Amino acid sequence: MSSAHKNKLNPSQKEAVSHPGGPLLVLAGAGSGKTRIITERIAHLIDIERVRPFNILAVTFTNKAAGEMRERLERLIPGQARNLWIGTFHSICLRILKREADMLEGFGKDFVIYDPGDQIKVIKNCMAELNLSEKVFAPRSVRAFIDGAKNKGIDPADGAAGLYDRKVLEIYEAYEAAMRKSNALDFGDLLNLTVRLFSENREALEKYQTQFHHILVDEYQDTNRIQYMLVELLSRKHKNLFVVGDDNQSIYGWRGADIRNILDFENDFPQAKIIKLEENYRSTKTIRDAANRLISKNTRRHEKNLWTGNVRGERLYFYLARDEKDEASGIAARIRSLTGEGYQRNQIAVFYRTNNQSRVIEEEFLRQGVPYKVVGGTGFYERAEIKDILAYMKFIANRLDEISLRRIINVPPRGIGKSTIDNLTQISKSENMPLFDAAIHAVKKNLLPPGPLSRVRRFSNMITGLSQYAREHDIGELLDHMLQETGYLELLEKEEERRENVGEILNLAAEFEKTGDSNRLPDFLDWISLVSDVDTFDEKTDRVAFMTLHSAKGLEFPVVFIVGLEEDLLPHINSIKNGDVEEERRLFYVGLTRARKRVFLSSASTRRIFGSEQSQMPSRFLSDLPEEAVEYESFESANGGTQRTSGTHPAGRRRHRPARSAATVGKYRVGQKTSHPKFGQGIIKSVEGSGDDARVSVLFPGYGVKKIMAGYLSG
DNA sequence: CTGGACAAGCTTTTT
DNA sequence: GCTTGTCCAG
Repeated sequence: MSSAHKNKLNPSQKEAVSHPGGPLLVLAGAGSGKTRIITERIAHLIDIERVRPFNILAVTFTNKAAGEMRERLERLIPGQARNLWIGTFHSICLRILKREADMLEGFGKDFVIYDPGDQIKVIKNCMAELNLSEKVFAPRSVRAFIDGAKNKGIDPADGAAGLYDRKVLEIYEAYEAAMRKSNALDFGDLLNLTVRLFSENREALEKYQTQFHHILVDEYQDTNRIQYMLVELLSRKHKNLFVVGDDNQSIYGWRGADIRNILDFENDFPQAKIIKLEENYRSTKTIRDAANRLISKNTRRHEKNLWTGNVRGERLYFYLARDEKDEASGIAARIRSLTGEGYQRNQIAVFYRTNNQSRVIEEEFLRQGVPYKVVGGTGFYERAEIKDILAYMKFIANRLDEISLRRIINVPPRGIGKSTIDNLTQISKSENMPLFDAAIHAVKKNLLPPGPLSRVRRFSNMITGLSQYAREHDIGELLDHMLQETGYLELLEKEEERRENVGEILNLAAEFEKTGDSNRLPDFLDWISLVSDVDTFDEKTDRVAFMTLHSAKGLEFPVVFIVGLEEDLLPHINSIKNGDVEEERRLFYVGLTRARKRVFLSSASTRRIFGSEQSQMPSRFLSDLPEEAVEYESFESANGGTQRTSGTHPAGRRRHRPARSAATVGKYRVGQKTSHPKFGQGIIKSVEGSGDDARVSVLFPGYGVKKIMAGYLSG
């Protein structure tokens, strides 16, 4: 069985899959079958080496990848995949922490997980307490500081120097104390507390070291310091660490991903072996060439030479749009013609740098009636009603959760306003008890005016009742009951859209129950805190997928659109300022290499940013692509230099008149590529005059439009 | 205590 | 341009 499908592997892949043991780094180029290698490796370990599934730990980057891996394994080695430990670093740490909760100092086993929004609220509360202005210490940057420290696994006091730092440190300490009081962990805590547990508790470490005979890590290029520490600790005993990654696809530097993890693997793990996978099975030659050329402009990287036996395929297409609306309608029109050619919509994806770019494109798709689905972003889990409902559930599960309590205590409005809450906060402080206990205490001892008192009593009785109910019923029943009891359903009466979102959460509950592992509230909460939108993304429904370039990692599509190829957007202005342009280039590389057959690029000449129109320069990355691999067109050339009226787009119009016949003057054709000794390669936007006296307007990526005498141009 | 009106600040990227 | 937070009248 196993040997039968191993035949389909190439020699390097085979070597990796049947690696005898010890540390192994598989340097796998884009589309070289990375995830497949891990799956086959696990199947090999179980089937041939007779390793028990329970003794294997596999770490993936998303829960979706984990689920898919489990499914594939279920097919390769039926009945054995269940006991494998597969998941993201976060979900695996959570699982360990829940099991070992007794050993956790300062937290109870029913702890909840706070998302970044909750974190910000905690920080704001702490700062108010410390009398620190949000002007001087932006809560967002404080959060970034806290996260950064946790990702690096360092004591935040280590880096502190000036007064500012000392104040931020004070906030940090207050934050940590508040989190303990609320019995809540943030994402960083999941990793840090696990590592701390292992460093401080020999027995616990021993237990997991013994259990995990084999540890496999996917997307190793995006692991950070704390994740490295975890893997290093756990693999010390058996030393069977199998990691797969591609330094060219490292795009999470801002989250503490440390490229040294992959570059220094051989030093960190003695006797480590390295295997390179350089055959790309995914893309056409043209796409692979373009991606190779692009990434070769980066300096810090392992040398790899990605090749493919696939066909050459069509050229990449670049469209210079007038503005972001023109860009959006160009995409929609193009997709309509692609579906006309026989492509399914779910074979197509649109990638962008920042989430807000999706809005304009969505509007245009709605107008043109092209079905789409936005994956990730400020999506489902950010919506107020979803947060409200989750806050109810979290609070029912953990009555120390102050952030959730504050969120729900007056939603829907039940007459418990600011002054009552202030009163309760006061009592909680003076009596040194959690906020909810203070509420119960206040009711018992008549510490509030009669009106508020009876309203607080009703609220606390309701919560007590719901907690009781939660213990005796499953998630679906609890949700129904809760919506009824809290009056939330009534609140939604008039609002169609919000009701639909609430309906969605019922679906999620059903999906969770389908996993069959549990129907308990705490398990549901754990699950939902760690599933992201990408995880529930279903590629089978016939809709175009919209997502950020970051979310696109690990996916592939026959047709890929990458939009907003502009200076300050891709590369993003902040990265340019920080000198991180190479990571931005890798991001573009990740986008390109998702594509199997076709790539469509675009940028807008002007774009609305913060409400005002800004002139945009085409991205410098455009000139990193091989000239012959790209077909260029601009909104001007597409319309013969005349004013465009709505509805005339290169894509929509193409079948009547191909782009080749765009306005031509002498040897210079609008839309054609040319180059200049100082500005490099550019695209011709318009031409005046003819012969060597012609004055040509050329758009140079990174420089903008320049008027040049024809004699200075070449190509 | 509630809800509406207005101002301010905002956009990288995510487990 | 949009969303979030703040202020004030009812």
